[in-house]
Amino acid sequence: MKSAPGPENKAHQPRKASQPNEPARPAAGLDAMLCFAIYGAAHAFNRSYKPLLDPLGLTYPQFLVMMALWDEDGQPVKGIGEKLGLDSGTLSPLLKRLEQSGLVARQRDREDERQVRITLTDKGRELQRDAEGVMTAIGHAVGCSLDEAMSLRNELVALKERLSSADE
Amino acid sequence: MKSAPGPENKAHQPRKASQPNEPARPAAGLDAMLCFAIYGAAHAFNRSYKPLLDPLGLTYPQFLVMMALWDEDGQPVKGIGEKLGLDSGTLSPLLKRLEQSGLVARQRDREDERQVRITLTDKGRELQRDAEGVMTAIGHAVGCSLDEAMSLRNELVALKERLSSADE
DNA sequence: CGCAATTTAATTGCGCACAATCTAATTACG
DNA sequence: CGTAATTAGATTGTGCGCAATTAAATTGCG
Repeated sequence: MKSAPGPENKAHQPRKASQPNEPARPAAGLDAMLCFAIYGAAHAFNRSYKPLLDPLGLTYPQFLVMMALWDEDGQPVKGIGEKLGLDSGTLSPLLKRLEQSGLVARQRDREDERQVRITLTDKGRELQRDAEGVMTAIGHAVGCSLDEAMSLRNELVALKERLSSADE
Repeated sequence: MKSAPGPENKAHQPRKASQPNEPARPAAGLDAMLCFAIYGAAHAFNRSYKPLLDPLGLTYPQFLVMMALWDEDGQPVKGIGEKLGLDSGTLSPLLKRLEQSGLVARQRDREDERQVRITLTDKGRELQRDAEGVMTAIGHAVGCSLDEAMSLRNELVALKERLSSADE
């Protein structure tokens, strides 16, 4: 996808057109570009991760879940959901598949039976070692310095926060 | 989602741990953070767009397709796909639904019957007016200046390009 | 204590994204 | 010209993400 996408072209054109509320339009058009840039970058990351995660038998969202569990084993579905911004509609089947792959186990919490705790199996823990190569390769594919990546990351996190609070 | 997600915590921990290949690990860890920040921001945009697009009867991907068509009406499926980075597996059913909504028409190209050209209906063209309010509202929700949004957009487009070329 | 309200995870339904495959049309080449 | 190779879009299959709903468990309140 080397050509500028439609939304971006659209954003530049309002500047040339004579519009009644011109101050509002350029800002809105630019925002369309930003959201589309994020859309495109997110898909690009998915495509970059796929060949690396295929040998591990993981999809990218499953990889994120595994990372959350490597960080904190045994947390309930709700905890994983809060960390990843996903609800149980997404997580339930995803976790089921991870269980079927033998990477995690799902157990009802004894003290609160509404909760289902997700624990890593031995196989699931050992997979963390293979995952290191994945992140190294992605690090190279990103193609910028650590500081630049960090700066961009911080801006995106701030943007996400602003979008989320604007919903309220 | 106010707490730091697992991948981000994971990224900070390798710095404290004594690892044999420490120069590679922080970069890879940080990249995990960056990809997750994009994942989160993309979802946040989806959530921000939904209440605005629901009254128009559009989903966010459909909205992007409409924007591409408002910019250039009558292009073939392949052209839309190139602009949005989507293949016919995604676009075919999506365009069918837009056709069923009466917003577009799909016609076989007379000169090359493999191609299907997508044209806006009157209803589809008029919808552009309603879409202006959507982009204004999103512009406010983004919550930063035009220059900042432009700068962030440029970095993301560059990142996407680098990721895409690393695949080759 | 009893019951309404809330919480948690699972399920249903729908649209999206992509790999693989298929069908028909077009192009390229001997 | 005939045929292999390629192209374009549709289809099949799978996993993801979310709204709405459901069932069971827990909490809150009178």
